[in-house]
Amino acid sequence: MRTVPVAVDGMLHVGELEIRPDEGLALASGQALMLSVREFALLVALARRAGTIVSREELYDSVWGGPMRSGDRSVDVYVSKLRGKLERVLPDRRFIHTHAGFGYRLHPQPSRDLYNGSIAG
Amino acid sequence: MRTVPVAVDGMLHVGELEIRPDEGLALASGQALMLSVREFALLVALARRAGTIVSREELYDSVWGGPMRSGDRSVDVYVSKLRGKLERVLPDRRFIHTHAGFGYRLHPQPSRDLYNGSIAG
DNA sequence: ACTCGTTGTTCACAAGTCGGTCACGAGGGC
DNA sequence: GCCCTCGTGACCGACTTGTGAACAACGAGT
Repeated sequence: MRTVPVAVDGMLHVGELEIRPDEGLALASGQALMLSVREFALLVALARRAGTIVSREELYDSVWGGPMRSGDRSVDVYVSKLRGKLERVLPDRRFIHTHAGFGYRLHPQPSRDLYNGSIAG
Repeated sequence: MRTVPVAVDGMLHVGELEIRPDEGLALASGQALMLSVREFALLVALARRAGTIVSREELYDSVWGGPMRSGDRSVDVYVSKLRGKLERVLPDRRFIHTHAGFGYRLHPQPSRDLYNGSIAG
């Protein structure tokens, strides 16, 4: 048995994360993450705009569809769940960064890098 | 780019599983598995897409042929039977992973390596 | 034709997971 | 301090998945 490389479009890469939206599969350093439907949709929504700040409203619309009622904490809760699962596989990495008052940003840097250098980009 | 398993000589390999679709034979660490026709077809369908999540609908179509009626639990039942037989031969391994809401994935890694025993989410 | 073992299918209940919400606490800005 | 935002554990109803059991269909052997 051998393996051959295959080009697959529609995949998203963010650092050591590989996300296959069509399939519902996310890999962290090659290991499959066991994500629920909501968790996966949230990860996809963040990954599609990796590196940029995405507001809660926009995330809510992407994942739940429709406008977010004020006071709804669903996005926060699912960000927390997603962080937990990512952290279990890649303990030294931080992917989801909070920008208080603005939203969340997916980026593969350790959080300490944010305070050493620039936040732009 | 990623890699996918390719059958060079008509055989499929997934971890210590060796599957010969033409012969109807499946070996686990060299030992033959006693599988029924349905069980074998399901294993082949999963093995052909090893490492990826395969939906129930697709598995049903591969094994039974034709669309799955909603509420049909045949796939679940046969996954359970297959797991039982694999486990008898390779007790420490877990091959068939459930991705709730998505489908099943065949992969030779023990699930506890991924989650340290807890899969809460 | 009868019996025996096997298989495929379906059912029913058990077990587990998910999604949504709440509550409480930490931390920052004023 | 007070207010606001955010993180997260806990809870619970709804849903999904796991699996033993029942049973009919089938084939092989006698």
